[in-house]
Amino acid sequence: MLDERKRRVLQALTDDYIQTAEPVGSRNLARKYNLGVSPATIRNEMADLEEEGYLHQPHTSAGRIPSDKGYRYYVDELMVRWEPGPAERSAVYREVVAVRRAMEEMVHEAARLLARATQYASVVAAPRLEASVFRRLDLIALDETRIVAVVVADPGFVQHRIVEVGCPVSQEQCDAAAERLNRRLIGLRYGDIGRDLLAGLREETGQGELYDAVADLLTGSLGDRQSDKVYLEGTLNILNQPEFRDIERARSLLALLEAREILNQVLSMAARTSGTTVIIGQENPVVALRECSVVSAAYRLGDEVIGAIGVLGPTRMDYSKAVGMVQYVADHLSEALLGLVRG
Amino acid sequence: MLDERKRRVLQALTDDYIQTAEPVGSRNLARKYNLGVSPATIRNEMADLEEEGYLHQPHTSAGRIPSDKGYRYYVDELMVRWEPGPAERSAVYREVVAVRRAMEEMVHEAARLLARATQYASVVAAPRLEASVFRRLDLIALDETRIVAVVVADPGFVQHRIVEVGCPVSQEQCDAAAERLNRRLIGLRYGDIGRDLLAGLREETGQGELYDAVADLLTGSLGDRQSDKVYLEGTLNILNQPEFRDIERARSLLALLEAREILNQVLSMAARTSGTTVIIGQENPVVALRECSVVSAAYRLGDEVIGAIGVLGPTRMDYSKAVGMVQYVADHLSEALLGLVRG
DNA sequence: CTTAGCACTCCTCGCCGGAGAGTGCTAACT
DNA sequence: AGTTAGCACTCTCCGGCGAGGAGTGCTAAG
Repeated sequence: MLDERKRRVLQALTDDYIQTAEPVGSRNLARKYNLGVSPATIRNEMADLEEEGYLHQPHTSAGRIPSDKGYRYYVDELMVRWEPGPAERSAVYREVVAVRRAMEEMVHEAARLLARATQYASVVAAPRLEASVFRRLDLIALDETRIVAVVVADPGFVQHRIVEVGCPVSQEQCDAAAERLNRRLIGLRYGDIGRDLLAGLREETGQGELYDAVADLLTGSLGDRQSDKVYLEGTLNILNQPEFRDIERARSLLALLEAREILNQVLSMAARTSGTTVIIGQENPVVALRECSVVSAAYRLGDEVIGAIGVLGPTRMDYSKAVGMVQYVADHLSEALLGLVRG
Repeated sequence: MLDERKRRVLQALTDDYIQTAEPVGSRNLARKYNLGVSPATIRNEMADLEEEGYLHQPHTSAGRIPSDKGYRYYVDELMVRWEPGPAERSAVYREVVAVRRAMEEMVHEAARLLARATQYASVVAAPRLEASVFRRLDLIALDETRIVAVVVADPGFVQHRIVEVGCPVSQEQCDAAAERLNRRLIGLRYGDIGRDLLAGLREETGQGELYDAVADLLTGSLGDRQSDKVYLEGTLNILNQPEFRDIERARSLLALLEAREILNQVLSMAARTSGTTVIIGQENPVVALRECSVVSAAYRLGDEVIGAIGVLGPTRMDYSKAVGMVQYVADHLSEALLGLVRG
């Protein structure tokens, strides 16, 4: 579609704009990148590229900046993907792979690392549990009407909740109930523990109240409650971006990031795709994110996708580094999570 | 020290500045607050107040604004403390008192409420556990070398951690160890579980590795690890304050708030005082907070102070409302926590 | 002691013009 | 036919300037 020289011009211009955040002029381009032609020729090419929608000018007689379409072409066809160097590799190993604690903790660390490495904000959808294997349930009577339910699942996942039950329950009753539930549930994948199985268990015994509470915990932990959970790290990084020097923009974006459901929606797109997903500006379903781009990738437990991790920054983002880093972290996170299961 | 009219001028001026964020002139003051004297008289009073350090002018021929000393006098002597209305009272009840779940959750909710009600950022030191009563420990073998330790303490506190042990441990060994520890520890106040007691227990049995891990968990949860924990809510609110319209200031403050240890240091001052502590601008030990004020109060479990809760905003803060609200929330939080223990 | 009047200060804001960057067009060159 | 130098033109950015406005301090009168 674009001839070789146009491609080179678009690439150089995009690289330059990503770096400087200033509209790029023909003269500058000719000087910094040896394209082998004069500024005048570049001007002609740039005019063509603008005509075709890859570039636009903030105003006449300013340099040009890539449009969303230009970024898209850049990401798909032009950019040279950045590869993590020894520093990044060892950081990922040290801070994510070697953690070997709770699954959520590892994911959280991955987000932190990503934010630090890219200097954008990182967003992570917490791991879904369908693929996790139920390991054990403990019920601990806290006082007459409240019990603590502790659920342990296989790749380092522990969850506890205090539940209020209607009628007084003794520790013995708790133990008995937990015992019974454990017998039936241990070894099952979370995804296979349906409401009907739990309903059946409820019928078997008289402890209705208690079972209901536990059933809620079990299904709740893999239902919307859990999957809405989004970690955010490095939100302050976006204040360093010149496009958010205007406080109003910064505030509205930061406020948006507080609404986790929206982010989850964006991340869920990554979860449906293999490899790294790049959403550029206008492509974003969320209107308020139309000036941002999101680079994300799914992470897996074995073959199953259980979450997504990514970074969010201005459309003028270092896509090369973002894609490279996100991909690398997602891959190694997946690997590390699988390592947890295998012991 | 100040005669009645000076007091009234200072009060009116401070009230006005808190509301408008603009330097206050004599004419304005005379018009809005019926002080019964002319602008010229007020000018004279203001000149005196400036002389004595209660006010200062950003530049000649601007209005005046309170100095830190002025705010201090205002807080100590002049302001009429705001009282929560039905809306605030019911919100506190609904969102804090009625939660009755985990202690930390209630504290966290209190922080959120405080941020929303005051429109400043709220900071909370997580509850210390000295006064909590050890209830039960569970050890669950996750795989050969990792176990999950779950600790339950009395006013709704549950904590779990995955610990790596050097040698393989079976579930039976875990149960036995937990059993033994429980026998000795149940009913003890956290504060009374010392390293020496744990060391003694360690000697009694062979399971050294396991005990060490658990001992770490127990002491760690009340040591620095836990007490450094500070919740922050509503940090974005400060972007609404005109004093942080400058992005650089906003960023540096937000960055500072990420450093939790510093906040903890500030909050710990409140924990040593009864009632509400107000730290105004320069009084703050943390240099970067010299343009901010912190209003905070301790919250208790029974008689023991276990944490502090407060709000952070610009020195031009609505002290009246901040103090009123912080005090009210702290009191009711304390009450609610005690309610948890009593069942 | 209070207050009206007044001159003075200093900030804010809009306007203007020059400097600079970049473009598009035209005409000449290869 | 494609490339390039030259040039006029456009538009932003920025500093200077002056009017407008808010507020003060001083003085003198009530």
